[in-house]
Amino acid sequence: MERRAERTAETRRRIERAALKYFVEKGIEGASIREISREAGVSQGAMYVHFTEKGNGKNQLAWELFIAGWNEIGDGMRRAAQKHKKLRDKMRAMIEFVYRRYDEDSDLVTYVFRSRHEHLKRLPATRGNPYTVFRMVIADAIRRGEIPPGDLELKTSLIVGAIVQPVDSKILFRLEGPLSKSAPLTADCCTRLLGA
Amino acid sequence: MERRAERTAETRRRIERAALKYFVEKGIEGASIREISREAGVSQGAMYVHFTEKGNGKNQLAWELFIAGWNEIGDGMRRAAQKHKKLRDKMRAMIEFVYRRYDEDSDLVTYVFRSRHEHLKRLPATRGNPYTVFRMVIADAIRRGEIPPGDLELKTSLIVGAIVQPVDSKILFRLEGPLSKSAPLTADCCTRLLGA
Amino acid sequence: MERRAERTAETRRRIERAALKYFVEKGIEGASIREISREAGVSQGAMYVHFTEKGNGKNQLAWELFIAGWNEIGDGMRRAAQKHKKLRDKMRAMIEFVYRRYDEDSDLVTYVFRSRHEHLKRLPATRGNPYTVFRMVIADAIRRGEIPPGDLELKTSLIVGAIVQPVDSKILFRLEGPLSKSAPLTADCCTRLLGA
Amino acid sequence: MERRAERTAETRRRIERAALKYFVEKGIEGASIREISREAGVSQGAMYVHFTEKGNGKNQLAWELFIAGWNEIGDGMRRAAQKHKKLRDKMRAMIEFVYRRYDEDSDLVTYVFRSRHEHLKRLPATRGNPYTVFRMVIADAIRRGEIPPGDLELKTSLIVGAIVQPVDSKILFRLEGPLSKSAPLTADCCTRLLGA
DNA sequence: TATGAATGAGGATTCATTCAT
DNA sequence: AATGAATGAATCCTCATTCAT
Repeated sequence: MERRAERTAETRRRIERAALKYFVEKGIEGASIREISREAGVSQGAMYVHFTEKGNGKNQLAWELFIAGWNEIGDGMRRAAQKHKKLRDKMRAMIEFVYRRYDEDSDLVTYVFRSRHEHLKRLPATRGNPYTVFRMVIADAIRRGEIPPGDLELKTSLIVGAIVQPVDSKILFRLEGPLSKSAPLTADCCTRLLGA
Repeated sequence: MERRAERTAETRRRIERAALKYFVEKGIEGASIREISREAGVSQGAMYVHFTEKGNGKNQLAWELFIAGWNEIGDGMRRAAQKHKKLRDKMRAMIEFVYRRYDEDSDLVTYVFRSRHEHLKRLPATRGNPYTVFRMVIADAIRRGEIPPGDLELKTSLIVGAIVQPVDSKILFRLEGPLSKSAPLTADCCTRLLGA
Repeated sequence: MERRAERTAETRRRIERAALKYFVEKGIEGASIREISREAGVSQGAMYVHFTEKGNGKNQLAWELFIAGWNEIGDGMRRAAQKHKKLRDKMRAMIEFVYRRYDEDSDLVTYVFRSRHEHLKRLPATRGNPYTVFRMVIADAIRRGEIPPGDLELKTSLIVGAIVQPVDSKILFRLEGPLSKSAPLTADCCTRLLGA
Repeated sequence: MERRAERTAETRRRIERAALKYFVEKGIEGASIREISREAGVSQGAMYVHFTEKGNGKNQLAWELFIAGWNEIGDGMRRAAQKHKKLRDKMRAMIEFVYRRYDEDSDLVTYVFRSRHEHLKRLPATRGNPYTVFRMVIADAIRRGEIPPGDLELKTSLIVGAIVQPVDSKILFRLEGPLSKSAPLTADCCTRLLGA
């Protein structure tokens, strides 16, 4: 019987979903353990059964949630880009991936991109890092002569900013419908931005 | 005697600078009245002499700080754009203004752009609104045939995202030197993004 | 099969040693069941399999640990004293016993003497009580004319205080080497204190 | 008008008295901020108005209470000893001082001597330290030939132990009447202990 | 016998805010 | 205008203990 482990995992998942919801709604600081636990349907004490061990509870929770999402998105982008040769196609695939992921789970994607500044100090520039993925794709396009060279860091920055902005706040710009519908236009714009 | 009024204004300014510093450093939620007042060199009580409105001191302070900066930046951009005819020149002027402002007072600019989501509900789409300014400039360029038409909201979003990203976190991308140096390249990229 | 019983006893012993360690280190209040169980290498739940009585696990553990040590020390002292006639010899034997016991198991002796105040209410003045033993030895010496009479309670108190102090905190007085080396001098001093 | 300062000092005193009471009753760990504040007639928050600033509240309170009492007692003993030449007289004066202080304020004296182990690491061997005072007095008597030499640390330890024991727990030994009545006999015993 | 997830009460502490001075 | 002591609610977190497995 694997009942025990299943129940445990299920509880953990409920806590994570509740945390995600409130972290997006009010920010990490603004969300309280109390409301998260209530939403998750567990006691406050239970929060610390699942998120302790070097890491002070809420921060541990925030970090685990972040790094899991961050890597998942980075990896997804990388795999999407690998299927293509040309910059335009890579861009389209990557952006489509991110925006589709947003449509599936907007809390996760919003949380990851909104809170990234707070987690930066602990962030390694590994292959699961979306920044790194964009930088590599752009560098590759320059090497292949698809786009003119010049200030790689700045360009990566501009691209990330452009792409994240709609994700960061659909509300803000009142974009309608699923975000993935905007992916092709966004990709074209970004490719143009790079000078292709 | 103007002395009294001067002293008062001076105290207010000290509070604002201290608040700006901590709001950027720790976020609005994360910054405490205690540490702000200590940094400003005034008592906690004094904070409420200057920023009160229906019993919400800190929010009032955060809001006043935000809206003043938001409008100042929006107005500056608008004035910068007005001096020019062509999209490329307008873009360059606007971005140069923002980035130069950042170099002068990074706390202010960072605070305004970072905290904008938290203040959105109270934000009118007036002419002092940077989003509005960008949207108007882009719409104008479309009308004049400088760039192809299509999804104005999304394009505004992409532009704002691209431009704000370096502001939002110079550290993140390890951009070196004054940000205003990056303005020309950023402007070119953004203009291209729009299809000019 | 005696295996089961052995395992159980072994687990119990591990818990006791761990508890002793933390009770000395942090006091009974300050020590937590969690850290004790971790040190003992058992689950938190296991603690309550071994030490339960009317729903007060930790206190039960603290009390059992205390009373066992308290009686063991009191009995040992009594037996040591019985082998001698003269006060000086009795004193030396008793103190030597206690100090040697400390050298063997400082956690146990320290715990017993440090925590005695917290257990007083439940303490009977039986023959296994170190106080009682000292009182009886002193009373006997008075009866035999070895020392002058006078305020038995106070003298017992002074003797116990003098002897326990080095035990209570070797660190405090930076006494070096095994405590049992100090036994003879301590015994002489205590005998003199009593007026022999 | 010094009303403000007076009220503040008065509040502080009330908190200190309440803390002393519960620290003695339940130990530092066992006493809660809640019950202390209730006893003092102030809010929980008020506790941190008075005891903060590098030092985490309860510990800060415990430490300030301890060090003030510790030094007061040490200084009192030193002054009492200075008035005399001979060891016996010094001992009597010192012990009388401590026991009389106990009769006046048993909570203070009990707290100081009971909790001394927990504060040891921060304790300097200054002239306000009772241990130091005893050690100096004993060393002086040895130098003057009043008592035989030998293991100064151990003897100091025994003396302190003997004297503190009745203080530490009048209840334990059911000593009756004011403790100061026991001072002469205690002093004689201690002087004898040292070999005079 | 042993586990460890779950609980709920209670721990210390910080907070924004008020108000008599 | 300015102070800072005081408040009480809310914060995160730890605790001893229970119980289904």
